[in-house]
Amino acid sequence: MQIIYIKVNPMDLNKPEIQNKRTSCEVKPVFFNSLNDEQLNTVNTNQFEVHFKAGETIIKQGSALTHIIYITEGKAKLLLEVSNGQTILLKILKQPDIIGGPGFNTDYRHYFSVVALDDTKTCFIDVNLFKRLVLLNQPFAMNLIAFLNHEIINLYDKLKCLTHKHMNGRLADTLIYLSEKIYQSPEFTTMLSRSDIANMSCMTNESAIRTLKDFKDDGIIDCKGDYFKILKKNALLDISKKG
Amino acid sequence: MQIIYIKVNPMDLNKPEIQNKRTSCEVKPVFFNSLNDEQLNTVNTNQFEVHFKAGETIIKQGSALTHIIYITEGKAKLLLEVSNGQTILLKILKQPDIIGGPGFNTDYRHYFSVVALDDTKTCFIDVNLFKRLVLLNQPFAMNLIAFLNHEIINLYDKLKCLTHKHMNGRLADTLIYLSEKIYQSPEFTTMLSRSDIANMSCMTNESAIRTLKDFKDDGIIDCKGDYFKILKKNALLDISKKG
DNA sequence: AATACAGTATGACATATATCAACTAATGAT
DNA sequence: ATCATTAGTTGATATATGTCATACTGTATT
Repeated sequence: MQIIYIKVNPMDLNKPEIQNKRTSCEVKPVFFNSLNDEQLNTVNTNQFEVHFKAGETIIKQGSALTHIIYITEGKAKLLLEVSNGQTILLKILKQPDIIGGPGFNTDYRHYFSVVALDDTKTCFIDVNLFKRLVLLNQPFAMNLIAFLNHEIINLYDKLKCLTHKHMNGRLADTLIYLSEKIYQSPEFTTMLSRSDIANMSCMTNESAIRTLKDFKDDGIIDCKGDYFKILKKNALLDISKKG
Repeated sequence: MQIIYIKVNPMDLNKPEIQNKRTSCEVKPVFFNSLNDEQLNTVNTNQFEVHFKAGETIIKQGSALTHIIYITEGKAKLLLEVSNGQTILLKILKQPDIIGGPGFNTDYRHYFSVVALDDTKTCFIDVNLFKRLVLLNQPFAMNLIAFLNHEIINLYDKLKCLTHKHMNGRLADTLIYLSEKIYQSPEFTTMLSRSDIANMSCMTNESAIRTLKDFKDDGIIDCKGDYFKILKKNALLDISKKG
């Protein structure tokens, strides 16, 4: 399969004329913009596309990190599997997220699992090629360093939220995250189950359902099945702040 | 002050002949081994040493990240300050730890505070110089990437521990960490207060004291004031596993 | 020596959250 | 269409942990 890469400004990503031009398996511009044409070409000729159905495992925690995976379509959930069988849903991945993981340049193992929520199209890039690019291209390495630091900042926030907020605050954060970062709308239909939402907010299934009901009763949100609508965002932000 | 840098294999760091030769403000070998002599020289002529007394703030969360700080003597605690006034004690820093922080190459702000526990000697390296070295020297950049990935792995572990373990398990983890990683002995005297230990284990003061007493009553540890001794390490490991 | 004070310890109590059990709604299979 | 199975819901109860009040150290200060 021949992949055509188009250099685009990240700001232009959502413009329809760009959207229409993009092939399904183009590599992430923000990350790969720093590559020269030759390097880009190497990436594009060596990558391969893999499709996953909803529910299929894209990455299994503990397995070998052999490829950097780039999501071109669909959504997936990133899971930390805790030894007692429980899981933490750390974030939702979608185009143009890149999945590397902290195994890169350390022990080359995966430290999380990734499971497709939708039918998801991905693009596999050999990790050795990726490493060569990091060594060859300094701006590319700098992008990676900035990316990793953002990851760390997010983990700090997650730590603060999950350890020092009560259920209301944690669930409020989850709803705000889904609305702002993932669905970019106050209203959305999600393929996340109640227990996914519970795992994101570090609480039990039952607690998540109960708290959602409380929010609904207070007129803060509306939800039924997989449909969610945030009615009073300020109230949610307030709950998030108070903890 | 003229700094003399000695290239050493990280494995040799604890050998007495190396220890004796080292100046107080030598940069971290593991990190800086990848620099050539000219680059090392630039670092050594541009750095400056700062001493902190116990209790003094080395880094304040929210302030500008202008220097990478390298600890040459003493110990410090790294704190995440939560909005409600509480803090999470994330880890203890000691020679030869390097403190950068996720602000590097992002928004150049500090995302944590660092407070000296002992009288602590540090060495400040201009962050722009550090950035230039990352751009100039690929192996150095690779070291940094590996370092950041290790940070992420540790944060994953911390997240799992703090969200899915009960107090016993969390405190057991803290004691094991202090004994293995910081004091490298089953017996140690610490300058950490009970509330520091509580903040490390994400619980209240009173809960930490109570749980320590439980461990003491069960003959798992001995402790009095700032003295701690792990009597049954296997029992602690067991408690940590069970959560 | 007497006082003040911060850190430590302990008990009683409140409450957030998990657990368990039962039930309903939705979905897919025969 | 009926059954089986899973996801969602609700209520009762148990429990872990925080909160508050109080007392006890040990150390520093006058």
